[in-house]
Amino acid sequence: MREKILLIDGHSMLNRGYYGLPLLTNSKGVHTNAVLGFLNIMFKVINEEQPDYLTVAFDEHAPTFRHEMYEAYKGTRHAMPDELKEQVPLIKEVLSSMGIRIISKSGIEADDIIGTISRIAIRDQKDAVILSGDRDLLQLVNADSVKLRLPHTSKGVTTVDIFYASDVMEKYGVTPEGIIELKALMGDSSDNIPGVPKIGEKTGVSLISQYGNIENLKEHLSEITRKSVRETLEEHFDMAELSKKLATIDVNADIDFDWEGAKADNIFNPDSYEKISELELKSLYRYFDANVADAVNEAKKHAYTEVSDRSRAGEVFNELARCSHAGISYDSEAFYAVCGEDGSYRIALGGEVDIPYLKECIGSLLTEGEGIYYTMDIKSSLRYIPIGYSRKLRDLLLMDYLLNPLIDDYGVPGEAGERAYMAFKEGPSAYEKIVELGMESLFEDIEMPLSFVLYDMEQQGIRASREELQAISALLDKEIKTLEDDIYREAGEKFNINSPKQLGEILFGRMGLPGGKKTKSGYSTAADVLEKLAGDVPLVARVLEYRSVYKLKNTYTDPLAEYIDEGGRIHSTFNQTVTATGRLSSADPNLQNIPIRTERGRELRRVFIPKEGYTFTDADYSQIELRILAALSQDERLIEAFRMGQDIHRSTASHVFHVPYDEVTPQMRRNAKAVNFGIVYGISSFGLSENLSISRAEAKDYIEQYFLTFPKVKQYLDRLVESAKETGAAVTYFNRRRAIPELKDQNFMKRQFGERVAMNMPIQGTAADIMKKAMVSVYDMIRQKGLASRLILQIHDELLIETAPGEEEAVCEVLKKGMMEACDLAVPLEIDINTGKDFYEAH
DNA sequence: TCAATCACG
DNA sequence: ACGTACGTGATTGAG
Repeated sequence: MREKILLIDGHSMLNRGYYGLPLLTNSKGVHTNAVLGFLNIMFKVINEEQPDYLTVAFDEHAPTFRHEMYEAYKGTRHAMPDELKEQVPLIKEVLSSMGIRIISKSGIEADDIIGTISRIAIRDQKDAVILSGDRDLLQLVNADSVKLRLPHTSKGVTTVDIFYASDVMEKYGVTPEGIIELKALMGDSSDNIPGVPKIGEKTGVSLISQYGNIENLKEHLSEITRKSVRETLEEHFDMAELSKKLATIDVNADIDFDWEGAKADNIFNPDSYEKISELELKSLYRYFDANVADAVNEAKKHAYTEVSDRSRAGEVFNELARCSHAGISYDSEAFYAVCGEDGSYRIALGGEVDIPYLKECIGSLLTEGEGIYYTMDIKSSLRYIPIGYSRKLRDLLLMDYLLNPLIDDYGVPGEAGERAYMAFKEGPSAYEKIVELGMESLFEDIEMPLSFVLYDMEQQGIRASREELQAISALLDKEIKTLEDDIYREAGEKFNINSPKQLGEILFGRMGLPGGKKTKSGYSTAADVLEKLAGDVPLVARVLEYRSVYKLKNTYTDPLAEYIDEGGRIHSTFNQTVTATGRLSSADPNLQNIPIRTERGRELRRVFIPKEGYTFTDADYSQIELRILAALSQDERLIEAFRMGQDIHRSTASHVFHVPYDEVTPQMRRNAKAVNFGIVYGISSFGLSENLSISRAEAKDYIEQYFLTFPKVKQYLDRLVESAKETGAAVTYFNRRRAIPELKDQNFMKRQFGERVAMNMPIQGTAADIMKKAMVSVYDMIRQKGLASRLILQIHDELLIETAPGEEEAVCEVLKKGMMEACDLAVPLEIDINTGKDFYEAH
């Protein structure tokens, strides 16, 4: 069996991948489509050919001799799109990690490198397989030892065609060498070869098969019978000669090549697996066998020294205290792991070492240690080892989130050893990036201490009355049954009211109500559609009521009762690394979406009560997002309205509709309110018109009036979009950032979305930053004053405190100070404060 | 697992 | 000619 080399035309394959696949982006906003396309075909061909050697040739960016000749001729150069250019170094990294030889040399084109190596292969009696999307390379193939693999896609299926000399003859009617002559005459626009005008494939092939090459053709020009062809050739023969030079691949280029270096027998190795997983090219994992994946996961685990005796554990912490940085972590399997420069240890708990001792060790490490201690998801660890906040702690999860809030899964492993090692290994570089991006203060003064605040809030929980919940549930249950009966009777049949499909079929299909289609899978039965019919059709009104009651029972009353612990309290989880804008989220259960907008739903809030003798104090920011808009845009009119303490929607209506402030009608105020919302969401006339059920023209008019009234707001929003396009990210007042890859998408809709995000994120995100800062200071003040009251809930612009008897005044002061002074802006940050004996009364 | 729906800011 | 308001989480039916 002869040995075989696979020669890949790097840029050609990268190009093919780029234009063949949609512009994919991974979670970090990196474009990967070209890399993926390249690797997919490469793996496919490797699989089929089983080569012993592998080399990839790239063009250098510097213009080559042949390019210069052409550019001198035409003065053009087609630019590579940025999204493709970015992927050139990526594929090179991946190939290197696979141990694949990459050759590129300035002044020599990839074609020449491939041509030269193919001739070396012939000389050394080895087979050569060339992989390229460029037909120009057909000139290199021969009868049996050099072939070209040319990918082509039809009907979504990619096949990689095989060309030996006979295949070239069959398909193009000339020999491989004839390809050069053919291109000299007919040119090749994709390769920037001009050719002779008016000579196409037909004429070219017949001339070359008759005369063999253009030199011979030149000798016999006079013999050509067709007058037009003869005259064109006579006039433009210099073009043919130039084109031949351009089309001829140099097979004697001066390159460094040796067979040993071209060996690629370990492509699917741990390094390359890691590279592929960094790029998140999950579809390629299947090429790596389970052993490689295991080896990688194994490599991530550090060699740990097991420790179980108390004195040794103490020594470990002493050693750690002298490290410049270390990773520390605890898991529920009762292992504490530390990972420092001089060694890593797994401390088993339960024997001589117990939690109080460990807590003591960590406590002294944080007070006396000389280093920085990295954790991975500290909030989760606090429930086992409730240490206090220290500036020497840095949490990798929080840093990763700040560096890219769009990631769904930050890959927090479960075992202490993995977490400690990850924190140790990646913590310092993550922190460097945080500093580079100016997020040092956001991280250290807000997110880090906030983690401890959130942990405390989760521990506190909120008291809820199981009896009340059950009583409400029983009432709702009766109502649901009654409504069900009514609906079945009015519909004339039984069906699943909760199935939009069945419901739509009955309302819009069988009963023929106007509404039409809206969703992919059929009729839309969303509330705004049904509301338009509810006045005329009692059945529809019933359905809407059924839905709201059903939701109340099955999403709120019943599940909430299940969450009540032995102490009568519900403990939500406050996620700190979920949202794209920097807000918190609440889950298991979500306490940030307890009903309030309808009276019936709002009644549910009465089940949330403070502990005996305590009261609730609730404070919410008044119009914080519009205040931020006023301050950041520096719009004098908007700032003035807030400084004068005006009702902002009324004020907006007054300006936009040109009526005195006191003569604004409720309708006008409503419309202005919708406009204000629209501004914050990233205005579009369509969205506003949908929301207000008005024509797009009217909506457009409102928006224009708004921007005439508040010109600085318009300028500010334009600036936000412009800067996001430049930097690829939106940024808040506190430097929190969110990448917006959509801004570069080919899809118009996605780009529009990107622009709205560019306008909304800095506003919503700044509000989130301010609230987080307020929470940290409220929490600190409560502790500092030694109050027994506790922060227990955050609902984006609202804080709820369970206030101890006698501390009402103090809590009010703390809330006012903490929230209003969280940020010094051109407009005051006002809050509304209420107290009550339950959550209903307090808000 | 995804789409539709609806609760909140 | 396209088809949208920004950010979440929970439940449900259906594939």
